[in-house]
Amino acid sequence: MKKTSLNDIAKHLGVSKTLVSFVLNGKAKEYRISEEICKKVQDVAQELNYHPNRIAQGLRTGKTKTIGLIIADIANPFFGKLGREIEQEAARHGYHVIFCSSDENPEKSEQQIAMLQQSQVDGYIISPPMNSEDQIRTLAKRNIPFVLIDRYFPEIECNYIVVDNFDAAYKATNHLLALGRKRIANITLNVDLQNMKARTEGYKQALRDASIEIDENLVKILPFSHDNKDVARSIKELVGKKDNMLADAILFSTSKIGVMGIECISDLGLKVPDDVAIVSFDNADAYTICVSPVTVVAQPLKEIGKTAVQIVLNEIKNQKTLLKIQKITLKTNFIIRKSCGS
Amino acid sequence: MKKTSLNDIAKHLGVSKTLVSFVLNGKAKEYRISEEICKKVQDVAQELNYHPNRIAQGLRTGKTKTIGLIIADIANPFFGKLGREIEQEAARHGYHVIFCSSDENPEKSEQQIAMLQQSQVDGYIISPPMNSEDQIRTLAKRNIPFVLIDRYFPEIECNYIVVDNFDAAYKATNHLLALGRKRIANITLNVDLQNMKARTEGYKQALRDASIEIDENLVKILPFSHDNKDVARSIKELVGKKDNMLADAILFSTSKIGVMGIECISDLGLKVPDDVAIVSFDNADAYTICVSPVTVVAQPLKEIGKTAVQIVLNEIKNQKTLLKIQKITLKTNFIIRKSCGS
DNA sequence: CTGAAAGCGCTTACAG
DNA sequence: CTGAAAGCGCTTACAG
Repeated sequence: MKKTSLNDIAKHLGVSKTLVSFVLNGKAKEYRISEEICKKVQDVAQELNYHPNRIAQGLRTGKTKTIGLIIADIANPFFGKLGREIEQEAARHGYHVIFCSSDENPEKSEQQIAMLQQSQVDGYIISPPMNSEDQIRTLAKRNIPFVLIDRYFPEIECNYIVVDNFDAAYKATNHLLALGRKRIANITLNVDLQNMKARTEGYKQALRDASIEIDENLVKILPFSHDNKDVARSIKELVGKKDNMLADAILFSTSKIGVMGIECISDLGLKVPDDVAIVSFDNADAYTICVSPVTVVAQPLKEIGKTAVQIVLNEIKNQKTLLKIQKITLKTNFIIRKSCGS
Repeated sequence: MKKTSLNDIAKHLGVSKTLVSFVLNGKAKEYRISEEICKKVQDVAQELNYHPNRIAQGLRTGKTKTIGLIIADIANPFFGKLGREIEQEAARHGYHVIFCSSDENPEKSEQQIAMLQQSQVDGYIISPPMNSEDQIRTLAKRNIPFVLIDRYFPEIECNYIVVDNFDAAYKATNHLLALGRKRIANITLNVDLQNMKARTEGYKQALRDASIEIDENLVKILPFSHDNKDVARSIKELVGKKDNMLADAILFSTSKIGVMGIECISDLGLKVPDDVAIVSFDNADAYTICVSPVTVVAQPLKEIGKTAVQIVLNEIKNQKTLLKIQKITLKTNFIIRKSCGS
């Protein structure tokens, strides 16, 4: 059962496919095509179960109505939720999205961008891994529609939509200070990514503003591809000695670290928040049901996803005109639960 | 900066694009093209930064090298992880995947299938919502390559790859029985989906085999789009009366219910496993860090994803020949943690 | 108001 | 061994 084409309809009616194309694309009025013939075309289209071939349209018009999404890992709930918002907003505009997980690996993301280009995607939404500056610069130089999410490169002039990580970490740390915590630790990742660095900077600034000396022993930097053992070691160093704990609070820079960290803390027989208070970035599901529900910095995922799509689509539709570069920084949402005591 | 086409290379060298196409597609040997000219073509391709236009290839060959994935919700970690495996295996074979979240809504999935068809995807991996039998039948009738995952329709002859839900629930319930639980409840969803029904059936069979009468008051069926309140009501009915609890154990049929359920149990001031033992389907992250880490039925996501891709790709490559229908049922992995006591 | 024609970038019989 | 040509299914100037 072959799919029906424009030509099939045209032949069926003895008219040209130009005509058929016009009416099916809603240009009947514009070309003042008689209502009668209009109706006929539509009826036959329905009867023959006609569906336009997007690939052919894509080849002809140069627009495939699909956007490429490159994130670290779709299995990570943070990106999963973000992906969902992006998919939804894209669908609202008739766009498809192709997902690619880069694992924060620049070689992978480079290859993925190349593949997506071959597939002629109209634009990109990218959460760029570290050391991918060149790839991003190339996109910008070629005037390809794209927007960065979650992180950006300050030195590259391009669209991005991120969150005020500095401010969020600053407030989170202050929250801990206000509740009387003195030795606040931060566990973060060894990645040269602006968002992670801003979190640690905000944390440090809050301490400085409270006239607390920064103790680098309290800042644990894990390798990017960390596992339970890495987290366990840091936790042990920070709160392992029951009678002489280095830290009385921990700010986790990601929920992946946080979830593992809480498991380790509980393995040590420690209580949250009594022994150690906790704040984490990202509102993971796990945080609502763990022993002591965790106070978190939640990101406005819906807004990030929706805005990201709108920015690329706008770029796509106005590719010839030079649009104003969009640099958007959203506020986070601080959700207080029980992990910091009161 | 326009992209370079086959024609550009051909002109550049004063040869035909047929030739260029042959060498770039590795058919040089087959057509005994001189090594010298071969080399030249490759050099120029590189120099001009040539990348084949997949859309054009797709139009010509009828194959787009992309597969459509329809699941309930990519933000749900279960599907996120599955999606990741699928993406990975597809990429290994040079295929892209377009994700669509159906929200278990058959109208949505129908529309998504239609959209994907317009985009000429080569095949589908689908986790079909209830009442989508007709859509699946239509695909089968049209001989379109696809495979069902997570659930299937027993009355439809087609490829699927699922898990032995009956067996898993049977064993989980037996585990609870062996630990001395007498009044085991099951909280599931009001969906006419084979996987959910099999879970409750396995649970009931285990009780029957232990000569325990089935008490329908212990089987709670939530509306599909359940929220915290629905779960809370069920939990309250089951274990709300401290001195006269209906249930002493709960089998959660999904981790989404389970995560909410554990939160409710803890809100009631109850202890797991002392007051109530718990087993849940799906190994959610949250389950490792909650008060009492949860014993779960884990699904072999890697194998499901990988096999699903292999089945569709095989169908795609042999679309004219009638392949044997693949009906695959995988075993689950029972992970014992602390939520059932010992 | 309507149609013939070109062309998007490729692949692939066909001919020599 | 190599090239001219057709055609995948569409859109869109152009002509009348």
